[in-house]
Amino acid sequence: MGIRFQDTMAGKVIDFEPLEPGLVRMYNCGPTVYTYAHIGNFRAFLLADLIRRLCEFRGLEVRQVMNITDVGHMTVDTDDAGEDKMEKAVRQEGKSAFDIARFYEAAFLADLDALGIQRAQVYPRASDHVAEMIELVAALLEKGIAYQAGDAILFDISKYPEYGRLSHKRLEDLQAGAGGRLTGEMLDQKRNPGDFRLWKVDPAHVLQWDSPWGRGYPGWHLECSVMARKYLGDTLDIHTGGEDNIFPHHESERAQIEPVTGKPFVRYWLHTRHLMAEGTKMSKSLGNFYTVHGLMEEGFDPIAIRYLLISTHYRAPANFTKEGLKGAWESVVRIRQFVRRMEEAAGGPGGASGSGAAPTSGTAAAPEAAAGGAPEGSIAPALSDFEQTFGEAVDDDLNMSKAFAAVFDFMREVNRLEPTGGEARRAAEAIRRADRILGLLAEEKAGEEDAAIDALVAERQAARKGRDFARSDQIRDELATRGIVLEDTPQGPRWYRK
RNA sequence: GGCGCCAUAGCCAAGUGGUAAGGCGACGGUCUGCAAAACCGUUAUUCACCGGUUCGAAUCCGGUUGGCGCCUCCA
Repeated sequence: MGIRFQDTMAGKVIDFEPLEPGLVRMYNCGPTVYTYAHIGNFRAFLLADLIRRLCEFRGLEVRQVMNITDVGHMTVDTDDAGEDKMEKAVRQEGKSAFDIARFYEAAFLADLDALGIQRAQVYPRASDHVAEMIELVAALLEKGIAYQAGDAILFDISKYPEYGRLSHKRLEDLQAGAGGRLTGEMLDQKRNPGDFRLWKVDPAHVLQWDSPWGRGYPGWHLECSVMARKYLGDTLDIHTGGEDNIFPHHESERAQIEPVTGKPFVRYWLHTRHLMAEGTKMSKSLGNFYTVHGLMEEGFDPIAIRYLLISTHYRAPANFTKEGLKGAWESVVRIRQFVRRMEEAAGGPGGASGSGAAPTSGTAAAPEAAAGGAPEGSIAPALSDFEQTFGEAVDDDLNMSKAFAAVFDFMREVNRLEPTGGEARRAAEAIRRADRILGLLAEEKAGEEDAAIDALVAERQAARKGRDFARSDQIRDELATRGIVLEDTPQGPRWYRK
């Protein structure tokens, strides 16, 4: 069948074919770096990651660009309406806009890594592309699509008949100012209520650049149009963002670039549904506003966040809870445990190529000759079932719930068969292949205290042999408090970090 | 005021006309010195509510309730 995505413009799931066979050009709306991104933001970035991983899983090369919005010009919602977010951050933190942007950009990249999100090739900063934005504005003015009004250059949406097609809005139906983000003066300047700013002359702004129209700052939508074109060309295959970006942001991106290139800007638009927390909208005042680093400080593993966020379909409203996060972690552990056990049963991780983590567990990997192994070929039916179901699920607009169900079904089947040797290796490799999309398995790093742990485990074995179970349980409990899980298997004790 | 989405077990969540996937949790069992892991079994006669269409509805239609998004610089 091949990959299918729900395209916002088409309003339905359609077959995905990149413009240039074998190469996917993808642009993702990235973070605004005036504060920490919250986990809802990362839902969108995880969608981008899943798309990237799926395309690569299917053998496509992906060129991926994600912007860093550091120009400001985002107003704060509700009470501070009208105040520029960067200005607010500057005022509150007493640092320069530049320092703040760089700080949160670094925090953002660290969060990406923590969540196992593969890095895009380029993270262009809006502030580095103001010259290109000015060029685009000049081109639009020249074509008569933009006009000057007071201290602003505005885009005239009446010159772009497609305006509204992406968001499926009829402009006549829109109520000017209903979003509460437009002031009366702004509306008065405009020929149409929907006209949006391309440049604002404001020499007092925290971030400002020279332009032919005066010192000021660029309109928000410009950066994506300009940077996408610069790094990926006139036509993108995929453009992603949160559902709130559909209108007006993405609608405007199309409007301002297509008349200049004369080509379709984006072939497939994908948007994530917003994430809720504890049953309602995330908000700082409700105390249900979560960040990756904040949850990590509470002791949660970021991969649990990844699991939780990707296991719900990206177009369905998802509800984040701490309880869900704990459950997500248990699921991750189950998958990791499976791979670890299979690789041990196989006599070590995937051969000389070293497909991944060497189990740190000390002691006795079972020799291949161990009794009770499933006969050669016995996992084959479960394996082909799994590859089939998993592949179909991810191809189908990233149906991750179904994909995970396939993973768990497969693991249960295989666990029942208790394979060893090559059979166990094939089972582990199947999950590792799936993990190229899931991104849940971790490289296990050998800890410095491994030798000490081995010594304690050996001491415990001795105690057990002498039927000193009090001492043996004491050692196990002690290890548990250090995050070490100890299991006694028929092949001897094994331990690992949880 | 306009446009749109969602509601499935204690929790998370698939399924969009053919008789309720999967995970977490809980309970019982096998295994174990005891555990852990793993496996087996139980945990929704029912899919927010009320009507309708149909041989058949969680799935389609109408209405109600609740939640969410956008309406022109919030993923």
